[in-house]
Amino acid sequence: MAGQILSGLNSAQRDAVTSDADVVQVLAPPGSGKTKTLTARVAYLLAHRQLKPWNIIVCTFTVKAATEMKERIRKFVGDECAKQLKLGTFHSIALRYLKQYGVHIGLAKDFGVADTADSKAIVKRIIRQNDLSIDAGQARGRISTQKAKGIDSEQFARTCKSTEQQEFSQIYQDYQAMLDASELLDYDDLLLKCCTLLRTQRQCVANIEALLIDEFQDTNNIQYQLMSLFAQHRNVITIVGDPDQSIYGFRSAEIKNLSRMRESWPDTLTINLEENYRSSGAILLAAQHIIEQDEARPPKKLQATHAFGLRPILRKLPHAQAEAEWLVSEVKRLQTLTGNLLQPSDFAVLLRSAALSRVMEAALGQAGVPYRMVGGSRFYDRVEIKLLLDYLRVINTPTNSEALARIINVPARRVGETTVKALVEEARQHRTPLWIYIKAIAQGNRRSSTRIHETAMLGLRKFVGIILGGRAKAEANPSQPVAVVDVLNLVIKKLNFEKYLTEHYKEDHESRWSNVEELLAQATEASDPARLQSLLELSTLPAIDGVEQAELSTKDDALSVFLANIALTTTSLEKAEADGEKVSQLTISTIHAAKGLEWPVVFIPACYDGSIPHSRAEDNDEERRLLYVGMTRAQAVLYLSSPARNSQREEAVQSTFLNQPGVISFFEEHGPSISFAATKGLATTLGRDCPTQSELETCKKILDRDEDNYWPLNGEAPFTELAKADGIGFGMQNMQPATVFISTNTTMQQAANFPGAGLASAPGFTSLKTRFEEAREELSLAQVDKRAKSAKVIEGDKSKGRKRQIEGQGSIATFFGKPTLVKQSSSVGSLGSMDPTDDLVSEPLSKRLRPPLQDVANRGSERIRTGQGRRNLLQHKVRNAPLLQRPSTRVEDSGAPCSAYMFLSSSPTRQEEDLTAAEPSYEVVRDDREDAAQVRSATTFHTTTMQKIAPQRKTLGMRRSLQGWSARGDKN
DNA sequence: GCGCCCCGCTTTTTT
DNA sequence: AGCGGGGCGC
Repeated sequence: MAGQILSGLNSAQRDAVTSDADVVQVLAPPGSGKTKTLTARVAYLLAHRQLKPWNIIVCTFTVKAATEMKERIRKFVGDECAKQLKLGTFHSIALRYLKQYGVHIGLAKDFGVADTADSKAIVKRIIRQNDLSIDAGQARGRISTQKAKGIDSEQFARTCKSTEQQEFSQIYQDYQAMLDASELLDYDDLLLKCCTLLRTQRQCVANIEALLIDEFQDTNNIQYQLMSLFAQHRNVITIVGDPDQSIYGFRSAEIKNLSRMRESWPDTLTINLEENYRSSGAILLAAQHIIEQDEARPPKKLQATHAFGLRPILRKLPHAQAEAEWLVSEVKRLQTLTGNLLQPSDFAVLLRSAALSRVMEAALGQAGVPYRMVGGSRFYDRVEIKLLLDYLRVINTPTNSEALARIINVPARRVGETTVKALVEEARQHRTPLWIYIKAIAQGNRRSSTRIHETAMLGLRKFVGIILGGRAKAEANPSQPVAVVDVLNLVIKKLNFEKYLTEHYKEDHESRWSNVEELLAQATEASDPARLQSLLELSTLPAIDGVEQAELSTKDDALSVFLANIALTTTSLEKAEADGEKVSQLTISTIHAAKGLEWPVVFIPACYDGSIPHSRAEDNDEERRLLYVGMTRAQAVLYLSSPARNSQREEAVQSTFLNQPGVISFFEEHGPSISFAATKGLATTLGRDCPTQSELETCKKILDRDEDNYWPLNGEAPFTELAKADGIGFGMQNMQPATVFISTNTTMQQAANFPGAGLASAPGFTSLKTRFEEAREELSLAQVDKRAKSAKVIEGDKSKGRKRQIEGQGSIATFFGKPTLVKQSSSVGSLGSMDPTDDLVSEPLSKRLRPPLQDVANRGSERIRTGQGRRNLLQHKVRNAPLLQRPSTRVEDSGAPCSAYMFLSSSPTRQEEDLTAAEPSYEVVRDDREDAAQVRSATTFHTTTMQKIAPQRKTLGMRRSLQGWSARGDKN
């Protein structure tokens, strides 16, 4: 057994795992086998100290970490045993104790959990009511900070002096009063109340034999207290952590808890892990260099175990859009040139803030690279889901006035803002929960002091009826567990919810409805008694003499438990993968959410001042650590990049962390050349089989650019890009590139079936932006030629060489000479008419052309955050998309030489089967003169795309070669 | 007075 | 993608 547990551990890890010390600190830098050590320690404690799993608590910080930890422990000790451990986030473990024993400290039995939105709403209302000028978000943050320190509203009120503090104190007190009245605990309360519980009812944790904590550097004061309390009987504690990876200071994490712990338990054994098993030497060296800029930090050893490998890349790009395009091209280049040594799932894009993902998603969606977005908004935050959950919450706890106020007029019942406001205010004055008050009014037992319209009264009655109906359902059969689904179904029926969605969200009601279906599925699952049991793991919390457990049966608390857990659950990652498609997907994530994870190739875009370090960050050292955390996620290839202008077109300066003298020597200026040797190196670092040299040669032929040499290294725009900045003012800077298909009537060469074709977008697809750039280029050439001064002139110029060239290239010249982009009626985004020959300057294109970002971005991709209904959702979306409509405007034939017209449609084209294909959302319609403007069905189009496109690809190559770029298209 | 719709503005990180 | 404000219609 010991052999099994210890196999594959180095000596430091072994020491940590087998130590006889009761209190062990393992300081584990990135990639040093932190989780491995912790899981092995759990297994060791079980096997060698004969501890019982239900007497062990394992705490993590994020849901994801908990999931992963559980998975790894399961592999070690088996399913049965792993299940019995008390393993979860601090918050979820606290919730379990509170649900079980909370009544002993005066908590309501079915208290709810206030999520961020609830807290925010409460604070906002208090501020409005008291006519204060404090920012709601800030006030909420301050409340949270105080709570994290363990200071409650009364304590704070006693100590505060200045009027400003008193003002805040008032908000804090009102806020707390509001939570109490609504029987809600916010996130911080979960921890605070649990501390109170364990302090007053010590027996609750009398059984706890060992406590293990992951990512200890992220604990805040209250979590530290909680740790002490969990372990108060035996004081057996193992923690792992790394001060360099402390990135939750904003949540009041205190690095000094590490030293505090050594003071509290003087016998603490500290073990340093120093070998990194994750990253190549070059990456590690660069990361070390960055983190060492922090001079206050104690020097630390970190030994690479891998070869030096490829140096990381620090790339400059002209703007955010270009950065995204470049990133995508590098993904494709690496994937193709390494002969599929790398899958999309081997790539990660790590961002300082989730909002930065938009540009990335657009570019990836564009290129048909499947991706998933981790973090960002959660499934349960979607409006339609929140709405239903609010109904459930009110049915479960009608005193929850917050939720009540939100749903009272949704769907609209003619109970308007003014009426609601009045009711809320009156209820407040009467010191009555809103629910009691409106129920009395609706039932005619009370008169409102303000007049309520007849219609409003009707609506109110209807609403009260629904809630009462729901409650009746929930209590229908006292001997049976509440079927959460039944209640949910009732609400959906009473609200006529499907119809409501259809009417209210014309565009995407399908997807919203499928989210509802997803929620129903989850409710069904939660209604299963066995499942419910495991949700709380009731069986593992011991009945203890002297502490009477709350009569927590599965009977009447199913709903309450379901709701409380939802508040603590981000969308379940494991589930998404379990039911999942085996489509390999690139990961987009915030750096925070990426902690603890690793990928062969990591991109960290937007490395500019204001993003990282973030403009609103208070602690630059923490921002630096954040960059360090991001960098150390990479195993073999690491790209950092910064645009000269951010997505708002503001000037952006490369991050100070990267601007320091000396930093540059750790980086390359552009993506690596992928030689056979380089590929072999990657394969070794990743422990994978390397493709043969001849395979790689074949792959190389596929790309028309096998080096990262399109964008100039100095961060300026390439010639084609510069053209647009010369005063013509295309205004495309903000434009998301749209894929445009150019069809010609030439036949094709091979294209589609090279390895990796699935990932690489169909060759020849080029961005609309590029199209325009090339159009611009054409224009400037024409000007130099003195052949033409404007589009019109070119159009009229049918002379010789020029003409031939035009014919050879077909669409561009045609496009330019006789641009015929015709507006389609749109179901997704608005798409303005776009005719480059008419007034180019009058209105920025970004205004006129807005591609259906969402749709393009989602194609072939899923976002984890959309929950498990995604697949259906996509299918719905595509299947029910309106068919491409005929252009409302006929193409006018000016008589210019042309071989193709382009049509843009912002509607997703209908396609029945192939969801993964990167099919166009824009379509070109060929014009064979006889049959102009014939709209081809998308399905047909799709199958012919490849053939139609290939020659165009060659054309592109030629065009580029004009400027001296290598162009594979020319060589064949 | 009330409700609905459109537009423009802003967006750190997590439980 | 949400929120507040303004405009408009009932």
